[in-house]
Amino acid sequence: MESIKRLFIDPSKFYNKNIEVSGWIRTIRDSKSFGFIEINDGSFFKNLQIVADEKDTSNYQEVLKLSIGSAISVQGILLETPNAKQPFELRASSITIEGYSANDYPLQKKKHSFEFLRTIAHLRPRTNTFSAVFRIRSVASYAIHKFFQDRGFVYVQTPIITTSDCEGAGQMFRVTTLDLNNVPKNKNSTVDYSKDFFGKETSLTVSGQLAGEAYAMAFKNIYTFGPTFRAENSNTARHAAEFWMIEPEIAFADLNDDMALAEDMIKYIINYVLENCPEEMKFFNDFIDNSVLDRLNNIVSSKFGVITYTEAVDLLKKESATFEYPVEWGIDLQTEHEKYLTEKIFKKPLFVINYPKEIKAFYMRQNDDGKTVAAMDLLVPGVGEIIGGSQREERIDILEKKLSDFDLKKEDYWWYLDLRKYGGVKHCGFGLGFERMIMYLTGMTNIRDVISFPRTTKQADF
RNA sequence: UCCUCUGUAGCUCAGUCGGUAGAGCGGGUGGCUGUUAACCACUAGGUCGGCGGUUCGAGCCCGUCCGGAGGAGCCA
Repeated sequence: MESIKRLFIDPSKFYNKNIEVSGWIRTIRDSKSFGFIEINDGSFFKNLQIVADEKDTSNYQEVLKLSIGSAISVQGILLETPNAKQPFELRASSITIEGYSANDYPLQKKKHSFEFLRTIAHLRPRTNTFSAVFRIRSVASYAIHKFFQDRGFVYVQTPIITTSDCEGAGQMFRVTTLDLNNVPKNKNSTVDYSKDFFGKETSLTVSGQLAGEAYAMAFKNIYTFGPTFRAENSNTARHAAEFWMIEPEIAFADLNDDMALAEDMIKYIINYVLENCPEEMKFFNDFIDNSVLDRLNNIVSSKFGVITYTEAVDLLKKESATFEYPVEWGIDLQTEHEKYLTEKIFKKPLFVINYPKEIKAFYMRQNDDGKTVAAMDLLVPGVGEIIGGSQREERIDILEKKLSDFDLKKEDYWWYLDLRKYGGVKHCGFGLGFERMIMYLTGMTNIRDVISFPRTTKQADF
């Protein structure tokens, strides 16, 4: 049994030889005594064309009637076809029907809207686009592991179930085994979580960062790569309730080291995908976004921009007429501002650093000016914020003050404070939204189309 | 959550001024000796998102609910 990928990688090895392949029918055309069947076995982006002839194939009449989606195994001889669209084809000597597909198979030999394909998420991986998206998703995952492992980073699996609101990054999904129709109550009619599975309130993680910091204080350089959950009622093309995030954490390092790591990582992933998925990338460039290859090639060869929040505000103020929302120091940049910076002014990935402390998380390291924190957001054209990171506050007295400024209880963060107490060093990290990276790589514009079975507001089918 | 758009055959869509439902693709049947989203002929296929209202009459107008998309906020 050969994979179609091996045929395409080195066809001369197989020419004029008898081979067997299996796959699913993508398209089938027939005439009276011969027909063409294209199959795809999932190993490669391209299809293999089978030629079936009444003379050679005993079950020809039955094979002809197969509809798209049916599975077959084919034995035959691989022939070069220098004058045809495809480089070679398999002349069948025998065809075994492995699985019939009913004639109401919803995928046709034409373009379907992504909206429709989302309603058949169990079948859409059989289309060209999703075949390419999910192969790139797989290759990019491997590239990320390889990038960090080659640099000696330790891969840490942080918990998915977490206690209370200690992670401070948005609405959380509650985890409970309590009977929601009969919730145990305390005397003051609040929920009695001591009766719950863990004996306290628990949620799904919104970030592995705090746990990651603990491991960075032991292994120096670590990364996490796992699922993340946000219960925000977001309804956009770039938000999902369940998504994957990569969160490196590096010790003895400052914000410049953090940005250098982020830039190296992004470029490594892009290079790896360009090298290992050329067919898929050509497809995206031809059919999804015809600037994607230029954009990616441009990025790997250029230095990312860096601008402070204060500089960005000054720059945007000069262009204030073009914006719906006014720019003012102290308020967060709007999406239109971020887009303007990365798409119009810099035209490449751009780090915005040193934000006002009031609009960023409590754990971010306070700068000497007393007004800003060592935070960085990486903005990229077309997708927006792809990375958010910071240097972490390692000075225990300042961190304790920040907790009280943010109305957070010291007791809830006792172990986090311990990390500063026992050999705490300067350290930093960031979170890369994996799906946003895939969107950036492929030119796909909706996060629902880069997740196998997406979970978003009001949507958890399949 | 807010704003805008949208919902007609399995899919992609058209449907004029309010007058009783259309095309292409897909499916079925037949034809065709080199196709590439093959081609040709015939054919079946509809609770026009749901409910209510206006009207002699509603796919079309009004109200409301539901679904989908885009934008905003939040963020990765």
